[in-house]
Formats: sequence, C-alpha cells, structure tokens
Amino acid sequence: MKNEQTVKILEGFDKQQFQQDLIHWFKQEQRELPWRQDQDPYKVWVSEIMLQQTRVDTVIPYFNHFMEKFPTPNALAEADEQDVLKAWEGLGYYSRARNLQTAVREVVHSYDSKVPDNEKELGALKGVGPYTRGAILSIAYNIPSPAVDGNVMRVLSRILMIEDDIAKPATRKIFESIIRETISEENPSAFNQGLMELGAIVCTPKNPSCMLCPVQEHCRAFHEGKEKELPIKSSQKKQKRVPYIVVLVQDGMGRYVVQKRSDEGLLANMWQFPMMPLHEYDRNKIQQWFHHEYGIDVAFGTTMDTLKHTFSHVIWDLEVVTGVAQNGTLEHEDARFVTKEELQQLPFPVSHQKIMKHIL
DNA sequence: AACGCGGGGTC
DNA sequence: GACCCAGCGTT
Repeated sequence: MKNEQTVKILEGFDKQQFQQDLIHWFKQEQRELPWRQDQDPYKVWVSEIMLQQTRVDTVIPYFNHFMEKFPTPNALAEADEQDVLKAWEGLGYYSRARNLQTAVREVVHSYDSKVPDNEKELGALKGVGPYTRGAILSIAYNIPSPAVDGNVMRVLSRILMIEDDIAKPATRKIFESIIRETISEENPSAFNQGLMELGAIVCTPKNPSCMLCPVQEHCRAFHEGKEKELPIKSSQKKQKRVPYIVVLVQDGMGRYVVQKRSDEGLLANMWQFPMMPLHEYDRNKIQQWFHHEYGIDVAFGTTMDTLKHTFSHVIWDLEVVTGVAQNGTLEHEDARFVTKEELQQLPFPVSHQKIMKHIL
C-alpha cells in the first residue's frame, strides 16, 4: 500500500537506526506526566482529548482534577454534562468535553465499558479523529498506527525535508503514510510518543535545539542549515471584531441574570451574562432590547468596564453595564436569577469569568 | 477543502 | 501583534 511519493521521500533514510535512536532517547528523557503512570486506555483517551491544541503544562492540573472527579468511563458516562463542562472550564474548545462524554457513553453501552482497540470502532467515536485514534491504539494498546499531530509534522518535515504546507488537510496524509513505513513494530508506543516528545522539547517551532537532538544525524534540514525554514505553513486569516454590551442585572435580592448559551456553536451550553450585539441593536435601545428578550424592565447604570476577548476566529469587544430590575418576570427560557454562590457552580467561559470578577 | 471552535504561552 | 499548541466536526 506504499505510494510512490512515500517511497521516494524515504530513499536513503536509515529507518532502523532512526527508530533505535529515537526510542532510546525517549526512554531516557521522557517527562514524567500524570497520564504516563500506566497505560489505562481511559486515561490515555482523556489526556489525548485535553491535549488537542493545548499545551502539556496547561493540561496537567485539569487532567488530575478530571480523573479525581470522573475516574472511570462509567463515572463520566453517568455525570451531568454541566458538571463535565465545569471541570473543563477555562480549558477551551468545550465541544471536546461534550463529545468525550457522548463517546464514553457509547463505550459503556456498546462495548461493555472497554475502550475499543481497533481503528474502526475507535475512530467512529465522537471526537476521536485520525490523530487521537492512532495515539490511543499505539500508547494504550501498543498497536502500530500513525498519530500525526503538529509536533510530528514539524519534526518529520525537518528530518525528511518535506516542504508541503502542513496547514493543508492533504499534507497530514502524506505524513501518515510515511509513519506507516517507518514506525517501530516492536515499540510503536515509544516511537509515536518519541516523535511528539521530540517536537515538544527539542525540535521546537522557533529555535530548535539541534545540538541536543538524538536524531540530528538523520535530519536533512539540519545538514542543509534549513531547520528554521521548516515546516511550511500558510497563515490563517485574522479575526473579526464583534462588539457587545454585557449587562449585570440584579434583582431586589441581589441575584444576577445569567443564561445558558445555545447547544451549538461558540461556547455551546456554557453560561453567560446577557449580551446585546451592537452590530444588530443601537446602544440606546438596550432597555427595549432587554425587555423584549427577558421580559423585565431594567434601570441601567453607567459603564463599569470595557474589555477585549480574543478567540481563534473572532474578537469580542465587551462593554460591561450594570442594571437593576424594576418590574416584570423573567421569561427567557434559558435564563435564571442566581446568587453569587450559585453563579460559581455553573460553567462560564473565561471572557465572562473576567466580568464576574467585578461582582465577587 | 475550508471553516468554526478557546485559551494561553512565547517571541 | 503573530504564531502555535499531542485536532475534530461540519459544511
């Protein structure tokens, strides 16, 4: 099944020696991480989902807490989604948490709570794509399967001088094909993790530590002094700015209006304070807008803060305004009045946690 | 194939 | 600011 392009790229590459050098280095130098205590497939799975687009140092405390709260697939399957999101709060890409729980429930019901050990069943689980599937198969079950992430593409693009744009989906398949030809059959776990570990601590994006690299002699880019020119990656377009007025509305008992966001799209099923989009409504219409949306008349105060929050694809410009509920009853079906204590039990995105600091 | 989806560290 | 991180689902 090896294609012509892969054969050509691997011409003259000492696969055996490369495997040995990489695996030896990994066994020697790997970091001690919470998910490396054992090979429990559930732990490997949770860690891999958390690590998607997220640094190791960020993940560590979340992983430890998550494992205390949801130690087994059954525990996670039986939990309330809101509690799972609360444990994910601040980690971002919240659909990862919701998909993980959906998939764990599938494992509990269809696979007797045992994480599948084959490509077909594993890859069919929600949130398990080509990378995560390969990572679980190789790390938890020691099955030779490619796990191509950003690290692997950077490392291999340098070692093999591959100049395809790693931002293109098609490029990942080239690397998968290369890994299938070069992965160690004896220790696929150490091979895959070695590539990722190398990318994380030696073959870094900006200033790779080539003098410390265990596979320096295998590296074509290093030999030509071009390691800093790889990988090739096309740039992403910049974010749109979207302005909102965020309202902190209190009732007579000092409780605040909060609402659960839609179950799809940005920050799905997370909570927030009401936000009026200034692209759709004029700022002086805020009273009518609030009454129309929530059924309550509010006396609004002055602006207490302005802040900018940057996402991967959009920037929120937020103006925070206080208000006091006058009369009417809360009619919005996803909104509630909550105390400060209740507020802290709900999952909020970081943008609204910043706002919450003003009232706590 | 392109886009939407968070948040934070680094340079 | 720009980049990028142990990517995936949807369109």
